[in-house]
Amino acid sequence: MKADALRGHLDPLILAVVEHEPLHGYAIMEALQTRSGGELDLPTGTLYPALRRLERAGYLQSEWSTVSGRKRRTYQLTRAGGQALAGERSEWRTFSAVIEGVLRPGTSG
Amino acid sequence: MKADALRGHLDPLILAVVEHEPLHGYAIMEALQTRSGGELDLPTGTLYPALRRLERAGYLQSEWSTVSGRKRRTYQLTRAGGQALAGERSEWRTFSAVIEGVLRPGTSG
DNA sequence: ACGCTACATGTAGCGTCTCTACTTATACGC
DNA sequence: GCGTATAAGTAGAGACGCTACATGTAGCGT
Repeated sequence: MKADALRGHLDPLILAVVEHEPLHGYAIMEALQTRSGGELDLPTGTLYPALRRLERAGYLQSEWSTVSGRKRRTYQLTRAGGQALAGERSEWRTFSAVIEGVLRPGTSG
Repeated sequence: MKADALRGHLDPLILAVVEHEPLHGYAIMEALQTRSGGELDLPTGTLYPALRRLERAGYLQSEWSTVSGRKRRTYQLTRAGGQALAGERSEWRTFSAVIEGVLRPGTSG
């Protein structure tokens, strides 16, 4: 999968994995990998800045903790983040319908 | 629909609309608008550079003509462009499956 | 003790691509 | 003449994912 394809679609993915339970960065990385069947392997230089961005936007809220000697920053979805996620899901449906409508062969249109 | 969402997905759309018949830039714009149900309204500053790029990549081939006093540059899909389109369609399926797999609610993964 | 892998977080700078805004030019109806 | 549709293009800005680099702990094998 091309790297650029993700552009503009990363945010909802991150919000979705922390929807049901707060997770720290590394765990988010693993969750995305698992849920995508191994397709998604985000470099740290992509994930961590994205998390900061989402927190600045008010969609995530973070808290430091130490687990077995390692520092973790755990991210939790805020109310605004939940609304954003809902909006993103809706936008995704529109977007994918548009792409599929155009990509589908057939001169009808 | 967010503007950035299109990033990295524009090429297959353009290739798809010229798949069955050569079209000039303006007609491609209209075709995309029609096929997307009005969702896609590409600014010329997006479309024309994209067409040049796709031609440089060898996926499109252009030819000038004059129709009722107006100059047109008509783009045609090349063999390489057809292969690229096939690849892009396949990548789209992968990509959309990934997004939907992650976006779909459910703590199972 | 030493090296390796997994865990864990982060920054700096690059490159690419879409967008906004602007430019040029013809045809046609009023 | 003026406005709108048709037709093609460039310049510059902004956003964001990527590569590469930097830092540090825990645990395992030898």
